[in-house]
Amino acid sequence: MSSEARDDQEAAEGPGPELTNRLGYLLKHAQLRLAELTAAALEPHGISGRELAVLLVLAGREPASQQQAAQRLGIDRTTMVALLDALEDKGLVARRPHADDRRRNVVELTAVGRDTLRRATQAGDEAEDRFLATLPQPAGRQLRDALHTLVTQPYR
Amino acid sequence: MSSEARDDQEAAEGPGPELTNRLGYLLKHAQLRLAELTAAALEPHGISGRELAVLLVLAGREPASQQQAAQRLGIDRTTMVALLDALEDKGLVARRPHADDRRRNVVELTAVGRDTLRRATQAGDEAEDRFLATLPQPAGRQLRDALHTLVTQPYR
DNA sequence: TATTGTTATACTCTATAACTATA
DNA sequence: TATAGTTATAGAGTATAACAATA
Repeated sequence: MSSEARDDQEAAEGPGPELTNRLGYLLKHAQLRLAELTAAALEPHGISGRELAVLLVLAGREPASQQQAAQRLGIDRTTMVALLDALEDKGLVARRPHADDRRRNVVELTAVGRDTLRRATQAGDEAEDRFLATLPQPAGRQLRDALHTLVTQPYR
Repeated sequence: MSSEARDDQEAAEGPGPELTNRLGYLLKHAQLRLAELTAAALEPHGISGRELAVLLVLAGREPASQQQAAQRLGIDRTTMVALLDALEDKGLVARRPHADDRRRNVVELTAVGRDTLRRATQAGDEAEDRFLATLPQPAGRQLRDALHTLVTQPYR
């Protein structure tokens, strides 16, 4: 390696303030970092962060259709199909026809699904805690509250 | 529409607390919302949020190579190629061979590029302000600070 | 041999359009 | 006609592998 190359190593570090002061950059990379931590924490339980979200929605209030579950998650119904296929293959959810409208599928958690949900939720919570661990005391709570306000607002 | 359908409309609203209390969901959807606002604000200037980020990196400290610029952005050098192709087609940047190492491209902003950067940065800032507008006074600043702390930490 | 820019390729996530069965 | 689930397809955004030029 020449001295040229050493100069490059020094100069090639990370992003400067022109990026790290922009909210869009911060949100994107905070999300990426937490997603990595969460994926690692969920891996022993055999599900992804997106699949955990699906299980959470199904457990919250039993949806009367796949489409309803998709709406609660903010994804398209066609995306929900593949997610449920994977969860059904893993034995975590089961589809059955709606009693009054046979076009619909009611989706339920299996016993294994409920157990996985419980363990995976705890693993995810621990990943969140580790992610926030370096923030001073009230800041983690404040971050969550601020994001909640921003996200749950009606569309502008 | 039957009363069945009306029931569905009521039940199909949004995500419940099982999702909106999870940090991963909040970060992802906050990022999505701001990205939408930013894209709309930048559209009159003919660039995307990612392209604005490239212009910001190029303007910050002139990179000695495309690869260096990519590292500052946290993307792959192969991704940078396509981004620069688009910006060069729009006449916002220019590539020229590095004086001492002809494998490299030095990438500069054109006069039009600098002008676009200035206007687009302001439009992006305004989008950020609108995004944060509904937060009480210190919360926007605190949000930015907390994210900055989380994102600029060395890898755990 | 190693590195830079480039191309080809593939993988993930997502949405749109069209099909089917039901309503 | 309209809706739910499904399939095929396509478009971002991203990365890996391999190549030519250069070091």
